[in-house]
Amino acid sequence: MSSERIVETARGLVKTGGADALSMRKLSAELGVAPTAIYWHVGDRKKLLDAVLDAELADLPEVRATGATPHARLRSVARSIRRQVQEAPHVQALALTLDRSAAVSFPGQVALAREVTAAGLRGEEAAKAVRAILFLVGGFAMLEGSFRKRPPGARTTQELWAEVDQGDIDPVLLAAMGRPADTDALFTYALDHLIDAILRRS
Amino acid sequence: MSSERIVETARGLVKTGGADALSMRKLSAELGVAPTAIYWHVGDRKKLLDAVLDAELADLPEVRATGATPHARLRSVARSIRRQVQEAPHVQALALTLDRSAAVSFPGQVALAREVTAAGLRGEEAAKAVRAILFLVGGFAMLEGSFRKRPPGARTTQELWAEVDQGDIDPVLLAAMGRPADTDALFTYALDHLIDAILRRS
DNA sequence: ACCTGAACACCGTTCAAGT
DNA sequence: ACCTGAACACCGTTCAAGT
Repeated sequence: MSSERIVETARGLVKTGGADALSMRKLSAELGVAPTAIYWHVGDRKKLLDAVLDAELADLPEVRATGATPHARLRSVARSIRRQVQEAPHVQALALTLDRSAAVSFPGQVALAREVTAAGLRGEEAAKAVRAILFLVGGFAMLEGSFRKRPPGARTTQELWAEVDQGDIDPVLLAAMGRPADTDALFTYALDHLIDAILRRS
Repeated sequence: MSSERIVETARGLVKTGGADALSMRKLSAELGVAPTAIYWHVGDRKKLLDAVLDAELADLPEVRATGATPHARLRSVARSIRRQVQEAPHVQALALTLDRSAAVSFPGQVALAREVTAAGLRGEEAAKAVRAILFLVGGFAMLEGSFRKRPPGARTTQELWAEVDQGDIDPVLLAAMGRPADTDALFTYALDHLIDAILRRS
């Protein structure tokens, strides 16, 4: 028994079934040990989940900027953050339940700060730019995940749109809302316009 | 005992302590009844939480557009949605745990669809506009809530920024990141630029 | 139709006792 | 130092039994 083995086994449970799937008793059974042994090594459930998140964060790839122009470099950082979130949604979900979302986003914030500095922005204006991009990326990531899920048996958004019958909404728009959104294209669209607006000011 | 009384009492528990605070046993004690009586009236815990969310949604104020120009009207709808989320964060949190975020955002989507139609947008382009604004608003709302919270004892983002010592980041920017963000100003900034970009295309 | 009580299968956590 | 066992205070849910 080592705290490393406990955390690694806990990681597996969290990865497959989320934080809810991590019970001290199930984990201890998987480790072949009494539930109380975990408390000696890593402490209570909250401490264990924090350790799981720490281990997960250490394995996350670095946020890297590529490209020559300021626009391209900011774009690449934003996409890099987005990719990270998409590839490890359980990390994001865990950070959310532990109220550690801000801390998790920190490396991305630093990378953005470096690039807006390189783009020539300074002070408050630069801070605004960093945060606007961060909120766009983070917001997209969170919404995308929660919008995709729907409870079994519930009406899809498609079905809801099919029932809308209002003369003041374009019928082609209605039909388009009924189809699933291309969130990647949507993200690029919103991001490019935001970066344009930011760089136009500098 | 009526299902109305059960749901209303459950609403109180959820409003103060979130979905976690709603236990069938605590609720039944508050109602002065055996835990199993709840099952007869409203079904299991998931059904009860769904009923709580439905009751909450019914009490939400309508999304209304004001203003004369397309820009002003889109802006007012976005702000209206944002205000709704800010004033009833527990509703949003509940929708998230029940995977019903998409359904909850539906009235806002319809209001946005009406306004982009009035602004002259049609078809796919209009759908893109609706979704981009919706994601901006929703993303801000979700991130704002989760960024404000931090686990007791954890370092603040301010403290993290104070430790950053990299020559390629503007020092005034570093200091600005250490201060709390004015999310309202940030939201207006990002929203206005997005609406500008959307209307420029039509 | 409506409610209770007993029961089952779970939880997290503490703490004295063992080696 | 490290682990177990018993115990406590909780859960959600089912189901036969009552009125």
